[in-house]
Amino acid sequence: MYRPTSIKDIARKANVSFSTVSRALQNSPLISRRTAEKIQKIARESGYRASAVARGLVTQRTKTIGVVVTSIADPFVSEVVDGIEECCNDHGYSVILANSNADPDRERKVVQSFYERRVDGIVVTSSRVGALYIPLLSEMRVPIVLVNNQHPGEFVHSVMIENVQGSREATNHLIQLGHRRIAYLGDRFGHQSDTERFSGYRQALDGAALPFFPELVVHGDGKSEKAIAATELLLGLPDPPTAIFCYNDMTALGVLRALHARRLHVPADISVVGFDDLFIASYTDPPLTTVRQPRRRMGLLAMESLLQLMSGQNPSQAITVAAELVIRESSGPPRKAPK
Amino acid sequence: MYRPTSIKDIARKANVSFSTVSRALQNSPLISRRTAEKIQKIARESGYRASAVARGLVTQRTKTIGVVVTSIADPFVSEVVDGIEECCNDHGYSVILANSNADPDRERKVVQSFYERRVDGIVVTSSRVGALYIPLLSEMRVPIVLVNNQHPGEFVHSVMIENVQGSREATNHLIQLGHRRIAYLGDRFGHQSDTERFSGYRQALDGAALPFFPELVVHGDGKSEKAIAATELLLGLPDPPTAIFCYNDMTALGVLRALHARRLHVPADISVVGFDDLFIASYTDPPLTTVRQPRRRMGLLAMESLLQLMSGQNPSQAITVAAELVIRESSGPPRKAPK
DNA sequence: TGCCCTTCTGCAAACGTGTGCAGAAGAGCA
DNA sequence: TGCTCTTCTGCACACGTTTGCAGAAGGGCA
Repeated sequence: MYRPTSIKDIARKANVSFSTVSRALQNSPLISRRTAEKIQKIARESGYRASAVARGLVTQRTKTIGVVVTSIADPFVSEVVDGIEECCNDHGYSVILANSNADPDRERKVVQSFYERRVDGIVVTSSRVGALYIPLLSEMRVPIVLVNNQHPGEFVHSVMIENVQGSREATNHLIQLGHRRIAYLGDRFGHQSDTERFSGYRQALDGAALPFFPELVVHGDGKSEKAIAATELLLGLPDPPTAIFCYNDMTALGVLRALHARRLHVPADISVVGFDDLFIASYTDPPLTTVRQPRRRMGLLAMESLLQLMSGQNPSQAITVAAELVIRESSGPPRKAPK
Repeated sequence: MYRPTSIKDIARKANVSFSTVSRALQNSPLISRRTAEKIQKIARESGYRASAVARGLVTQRTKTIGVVVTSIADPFVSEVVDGIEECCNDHGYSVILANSNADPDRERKVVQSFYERRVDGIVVTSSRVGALYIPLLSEMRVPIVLVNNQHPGEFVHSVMIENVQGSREATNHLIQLGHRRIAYLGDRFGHQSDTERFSGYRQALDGAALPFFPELVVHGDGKSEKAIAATELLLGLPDPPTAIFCYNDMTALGVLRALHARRLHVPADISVVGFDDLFIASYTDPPLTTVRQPRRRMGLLAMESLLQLMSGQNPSQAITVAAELVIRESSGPPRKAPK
């Protein structure tokens, strides 16, 4: 059976012991220039590549980090991973990827498999488990960083978007345009992010001393399909809203569809604002006003945090990154100027 | 320093040798029921998880596969990876992910790092290197499967979309609607996929005995930005096309924008057809007629192919999967019926 | 020449697991 | 009891690296 060339093969060719080879390839000062160069030349010529698995066994560090994602096909997630991957690469780490399919059971299994692989650290995006990682963590002794943890409760180390601030700004934007009846189209699963975005919405209303109308709060499931039905609900009200602030862009997409089907014009008849700034948001008709999450950067930050943890430092517990309102063309003043 | 519990720790607790533990945990028939159960109980209680790295060292199989992607943030790529990951998971493999950023140099480096990690197999999506893998392959002796190889020339093992058939169908669809002047908005980098899609377009024209007008062939870069300029070019012609068949959906997105800016209606004034069926295609205005690539499935097929290769079998060299025309609302009959 | 010091090299153990082989323990039978 | 056979267990080596330590080689100095 075929075996890749090992340190021993090279030692034989160079007439030295294999430990000398090992040192020579690490440029150890213990080895004389002459022999080091000779060995390196032979190694190069025979296409030698050190086995990371053997090295990992003795050094007890695999230089791999595990990334748990709900689904890599999710555009939000994939950009976060892009940021993680870049940072990893710059520091000699490799990324092991695993889907959890948003299933807590699977999420645990995946983390177990990461443990078997002896990853040096773990990043989890949009976890539904959240704080339950704390015991796992102490059992495995592997640093874990969560990105946009969806489980209520603080986790030890995390990178979170400032949901409250972002949605407050978005709502304020609508208020400043003159809207008084602003709907909130949320997500009915009670994710952390929905709770926070709703609370930003409320804060903005309160800040402007505007009344809160419970009938203007409806729920979808974060996908565009359900958002259509929710929009119908809002439009069927005796006094429908003049603007809809959506939990996320996918929801907003459904809203735009529903409005389009009813021949309503955006923003002339009704304004729509999303959250996330997915790639698609600049291609809708009209282009969507939304709140941007710097996804790549969040991945990067998570990884930097992890690097610190792995080197024994203790970085700030919870990193929050500011959300940025991106004003496009789906938001404008309401048709009738407010009295 | 902390160490995870090992087979030896368990052996000590169970008063047996560590090799007995090893066998017991593998359910070897060599071990008596009684001792096996005792050992398994202890292992469970102490949260033991076998080290994949130690196992990999002795078995010479790491149960990992490397996936090279141009960018994981690319919606095409991420769905292929999703398929790969699922298949991997079902067979006890883990995915190591690496970005190449479409840079051949980086692509090679990434593959080197996979070799160091001793992955059992490699999948490469949209490679710009293609056939150059052949020498690398024989050097590393690791099975490699390419998905939608962009480098001209056949690679040993690959999964490819049927570009020619797909674009022929798309063009035929336009012809059947009555279009006679159909533009092709290609990609100027000379990728395999562009060449093939163009050739499907030509085949359809020839098949219908329609004349080919060289001025109706223009080029973008596969992104929507450049497609806008290219569309202007087409619209500026003395006798502009009544339909535009685009290299991909991103290009079509640019076209739709350009037409929208000119207040032209789709499909009343001009029809547009894309390729890929990205998620976004069903959300454009109007929803885009396009050619679907079954991305997840392609990832799955690539992985199945790889599994066969890794088990020593020799699966079919080049797998091609049929593209499927998805008719939405961006294509319709031309304004003036043909004479 | 004898001694020490510097510079380099090799030996050997370790990392955690799998596995061929020898041999212990126990059962069955004469 | 003594023998063989079956069933189970432990010893020892292997996988490919890193690294502490011993010790060889060579030079400088008295």
